[in-house]
Amino acid sequence: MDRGLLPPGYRFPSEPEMAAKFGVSRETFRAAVKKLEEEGKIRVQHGVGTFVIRQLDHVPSNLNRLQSTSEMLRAAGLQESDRHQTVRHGECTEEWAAYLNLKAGDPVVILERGRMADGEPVMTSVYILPKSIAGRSFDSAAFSGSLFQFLEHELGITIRKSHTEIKVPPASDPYVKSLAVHPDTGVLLMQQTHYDENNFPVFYAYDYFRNDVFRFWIDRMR
Amino acid sequence: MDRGLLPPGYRFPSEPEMAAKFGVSRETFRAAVKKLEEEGKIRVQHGVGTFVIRQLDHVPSNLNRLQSTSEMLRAAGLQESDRHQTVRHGECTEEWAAYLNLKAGDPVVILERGRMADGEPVMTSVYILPKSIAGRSFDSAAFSGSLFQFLEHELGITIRKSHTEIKVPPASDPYVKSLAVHPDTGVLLMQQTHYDENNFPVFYAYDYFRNDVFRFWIDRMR
DNA sequence: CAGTGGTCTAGACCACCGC
DNA sequence: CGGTGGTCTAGACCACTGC
Repeated sequence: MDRGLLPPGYRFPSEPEMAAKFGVSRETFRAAVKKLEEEGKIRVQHGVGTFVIRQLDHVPSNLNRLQSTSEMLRAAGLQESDRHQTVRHGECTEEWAAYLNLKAGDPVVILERGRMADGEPVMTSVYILPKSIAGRSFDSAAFSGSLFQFLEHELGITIRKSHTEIKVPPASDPYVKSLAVHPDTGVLLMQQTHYDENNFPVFYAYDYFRNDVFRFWIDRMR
Repeated sequence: MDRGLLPPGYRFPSEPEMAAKFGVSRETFRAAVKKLEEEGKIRVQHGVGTFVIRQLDHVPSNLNRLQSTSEMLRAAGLQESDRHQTVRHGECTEEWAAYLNLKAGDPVVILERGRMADGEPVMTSVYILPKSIAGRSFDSAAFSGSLFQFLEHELGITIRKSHTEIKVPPASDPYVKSLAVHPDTGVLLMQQTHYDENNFPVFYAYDYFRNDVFRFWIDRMR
């Protein structure tokens, strides 16, 4: 289908027929059919048949899959380079408490990172981690690269999911000001709660992206 | 699990055992397990077991599923009311041509709609439809309500998918100006190509949302 | 009514994990 | 090595569609 050998509109032989042709059981063949249907390559109609539909271009760097910001930078073709990085300790606000399953006032570690490309700032992240998770891991400044990878290798925590709110931050936001280096540079804000494999919140993040450098896509279905 | 009767960390009996308990075959039981796993309610570990994980709040109005703007308005608790609506005919631009599988200069129908709530504008949409699809359906001004429903009932076209780019539009954009009624109102732009069940592009849309009225969420997994 | 996909079964064997 | 989930099978019957 990708090579155009099976044109859009092509109708497959029936499932028992195809299963026999491949020498597998019908259930096994149907598992493959289901995958292709989920990928949006074929359309299956009960009582009618299975058809090839128009193949859409694949957009690899979209929002449907969770990526670390390091991975997003790489996908955008940018060299990863920190502009600055600060670590400080603070108290959990009401807002963070709601997302991180904490109480207001609980100790948190606040990590701030700016990234550059071609001598210009392109994004800024502020990470909020419960002190109970972060411990003293960030006290020695040996940390660099992906936070996802750091959590996985140093603390054995795997990030599996995120819940992301997409916003236009107010122009008065200082992070916006530091990124809006050109007059018409839009800045997009993602406020994200990140969860491990048990759905426990691990950290909350404010990610500011220059929209002239990063483009964001979603594929949506009804 | 939703009622908390099975707490996070609870381990299910083995699959053959559970299948027997429900009086179904193991494959059938596994189909149910797979659904719960996709919903993010349980975690299945090969060779280990199946466990209840922490239940997340369900956010009904998110970007993971495709909705018509009418549905989004309803989800935001707003009464649907058009501010204005105009239909005009035009020629396809290079940009639209790429998304709509047309050639530049092909005839298109351009539909513009503004929506109000509590006496204020809250969103604006500009829809681009190929004349070959729209025909003369929009000439008589009898059209109101959801464009999705209109296409389905009048033309027999079902919108199944969309490919959405999320942007911060420049402040100079006239649609932004008309929506930015308060000093710190952010405006989010979604540029969307909508496809039918055969993946054929049906229309292209510019949807401008006031971000103080609409909030946008995505759940993402690795 | 014939032909298609949708579902379910009982059983077998494999792959992985922890002890 | 024992117990878990992952995969596959051959066959049966049901549900939907179009003629």
